[in-house]
Amino acid sequence: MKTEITDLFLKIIRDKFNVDVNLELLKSDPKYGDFSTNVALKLANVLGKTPEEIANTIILELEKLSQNLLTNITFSAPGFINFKLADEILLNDNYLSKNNFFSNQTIVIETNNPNPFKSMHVGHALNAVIGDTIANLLEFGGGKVHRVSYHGDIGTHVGKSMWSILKYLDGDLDKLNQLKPDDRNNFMSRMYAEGSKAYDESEEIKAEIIELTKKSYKLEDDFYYQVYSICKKWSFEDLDIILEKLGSKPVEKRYLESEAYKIGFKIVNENIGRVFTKSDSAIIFRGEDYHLFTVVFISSTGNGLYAARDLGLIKLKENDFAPDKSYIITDNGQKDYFKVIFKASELLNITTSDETININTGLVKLSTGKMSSREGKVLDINWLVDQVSGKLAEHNENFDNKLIAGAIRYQLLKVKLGGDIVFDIDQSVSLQGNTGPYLMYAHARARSILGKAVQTNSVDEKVKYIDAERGLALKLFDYESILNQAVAELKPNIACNYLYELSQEFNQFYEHNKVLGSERQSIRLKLVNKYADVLRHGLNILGIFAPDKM
RNA sequence: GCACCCGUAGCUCAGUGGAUUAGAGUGUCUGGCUUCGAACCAGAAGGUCGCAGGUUCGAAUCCUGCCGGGUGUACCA
Repeated sequence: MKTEITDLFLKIIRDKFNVDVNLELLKSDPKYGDFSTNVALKLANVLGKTPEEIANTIILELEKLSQNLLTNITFSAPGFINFKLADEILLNDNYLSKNNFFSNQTIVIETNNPNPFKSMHVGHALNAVIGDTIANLLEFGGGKVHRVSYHGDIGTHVGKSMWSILKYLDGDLDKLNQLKPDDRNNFMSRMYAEGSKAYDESEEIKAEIIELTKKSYKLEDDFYYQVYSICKKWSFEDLDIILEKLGSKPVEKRYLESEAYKIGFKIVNENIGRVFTKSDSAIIFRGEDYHLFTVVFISSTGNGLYAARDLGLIKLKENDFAPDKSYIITDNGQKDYFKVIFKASELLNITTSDETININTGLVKLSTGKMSSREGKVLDINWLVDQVSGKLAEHNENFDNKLIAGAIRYQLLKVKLGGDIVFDIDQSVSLQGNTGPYLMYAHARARSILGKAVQTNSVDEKVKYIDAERGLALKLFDYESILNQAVAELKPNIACNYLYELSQEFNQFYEHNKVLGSERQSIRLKLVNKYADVLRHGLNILGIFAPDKM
């Protein structure tokens, strides 16, 4: 509906002044009206007229053409046009209409990428939650979305873990089978930390780990292979469990670094002298030619490095889905690196220049200091889940697991995409204020009212909102344009902020205005119903369940 | 060195060209449950929007310089 109003303004401006402008309707201070626009100020220079002159011309036309849907159309200095919306619009608008920023596009997006042989920490969860939510936004925008994941099943981290695990087993595979399923995650994370520490402290062990790392590429040793396979399987089983707990949708396809390695290695070797060059017996891509930097794809020892694998992965996704857009979510530190990879991919004609997109997240930091998985100083996601569970249990013994997901997801999504997240433990498990549970609670309250309401007659068309109702109705009216913005910019926090403000608006209304048994019951029920639907819709896009009770 | 990001209330953050008086949460202080669900609501206190210029009718927001912090920059992933 907001789009229609904007279009009306633009039509008038085109007819009267014969120009096109960017026009936005801004929420204005209630004393001026519901919305305002500064378009007269913008046009003043272009047209060589005073803002007031222009505004008055527009206002005259608006009064003629808006069919009483816009009311209280006024001018205010230095050049704003203010207006209110007729209550009919607020009563009857459909706030849930889809947008189509990505319609008819095939999209591949990596929605998680934790490595096996290491435990999943909050940083991985941030990546996964953002990936999953962006995928939801892309779907809402009409895209044909394929969720995939990518995991490092080869390399030094595997060598480190395998060193500790093999030492622990001491040749006895049964020791693995004796571990309880619940202890596996903890075990794996301990093994990694141990191997990592030993790697740094002893040259001798470092050499052993390098050997074990090489074995992860070949998997020729039978005992090694058995241990490796079991632990890798455990890692992915744990990953599936935790991702489900976080409310993320499953991936369609899981890519492994071992596959990407082969194809990437091949592509690089086939294009030496064209896209890649040899330098000091390494094979590199000269990014400097494109205002980037040089990245080594194959080391001087002939090993296909991370860059070659990323390239291989892009090729694999291309073969499988032939996407129009391909999204990769990484932390900010990899921003420039991926520009190089994408450039190489483009020069190889694997992808087009506007196809690959790297969305950057910030880092998750502990308020007590930087996280480091090498030092074992990480916030394990399972630990965080336990903490949140404990906090929820203080309120209610029978809480739903989806509440945990809602609390954690919202915490990770509410800040600006790309900013670092400082994790204060107390704050991160808080259930009050601007949190997931606040929104979920506000939904449950609304549904509770609706559940108790007896069937009512439809609302009289001529009925008008009173101020208290109108505030909530006006906030609901914003939903469509907020969602448009969140999808267009792929920024979940825009939706978070809005839903929080909306729920605040509802809670205020709820505290001060009786719904059931009120003489205004029918119009208020309609309003509460709209509110609950919008909130549920918005929460679902964030991957958060909207409970009817909690 | 070069490139990119950041600096807003004690703390964690929204706001990135529009409204006399810059907003939330949290923390501190105060009030509200025999009343649709108090994981809530109402109120108080708390800010030279890092600093200095500039552009503009209008700047936390854009430009320039400076200060402070972070990240990246050839064989780790």
